[in-house]
Amino acid sequence: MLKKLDPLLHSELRLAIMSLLISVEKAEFTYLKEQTEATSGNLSVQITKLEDAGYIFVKKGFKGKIPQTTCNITKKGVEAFEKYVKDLKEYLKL
Amino acid sequence: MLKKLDPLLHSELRLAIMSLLISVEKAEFTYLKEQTEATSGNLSVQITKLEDAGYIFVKKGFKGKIPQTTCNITKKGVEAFEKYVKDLKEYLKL
DNA sequence: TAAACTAGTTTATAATATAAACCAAATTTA
DNA sequence: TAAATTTGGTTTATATTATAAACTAGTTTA
Repeated sequence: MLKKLDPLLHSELRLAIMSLLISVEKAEFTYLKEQTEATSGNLSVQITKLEDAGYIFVKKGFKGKIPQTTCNITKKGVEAFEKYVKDLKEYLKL
Repeated sequence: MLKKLDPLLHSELRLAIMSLLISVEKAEFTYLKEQTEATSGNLSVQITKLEDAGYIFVKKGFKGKIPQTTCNITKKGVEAFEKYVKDLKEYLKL
């Protein structure tokens, strides 16, 4: 039967975040916001969910005097993403 | 930027239904239920949504004395599914 | 003829996503 | 230098969506 898709990744915005993070070393909140065109609130919530799941690591610091949130994907996150893609291919018969 | 994924297809059960229907001429409600392992209620609701969108055609008849619901994907449905797959590939960089 | 089964639909509830409102600090501008 | 604006977010409220539970209508079986 069809595999159960990871519900944490089967969300448009979270998938976009993970997809962006998988190909870079790290990315800033503002960069993710620009790329995804999400609102800050939505982005903040989804980042927290991915962080809680251990899929990404979030570091809060400052760029000069301005707060700066930086994210990077974890090993667990990469594995989850790859599994999601694999499972999805079964659905789509790719 | 990333394409907006068709929200009607970006649902696990609806995607499974469409994926099953795309490779067959038609399928019965019971077959879809077996394959997706969904509850009747959930399946019924999602079929109606796909029908309302014009992605599938639903025919209600009888097999002997027992009611039988048969579904088949429409041209519009095939197109939407193919577009979804294409858009998704951008996310996943496939 | 009562219980259990088939094939669903409707409705209520839970989960999720999203938007709006808010906050603190820094910066610009009048 | 005080007020307004911007930056970089978080929190909270609301809308949307998914799911499960309850129900309907008829059939088969014991």
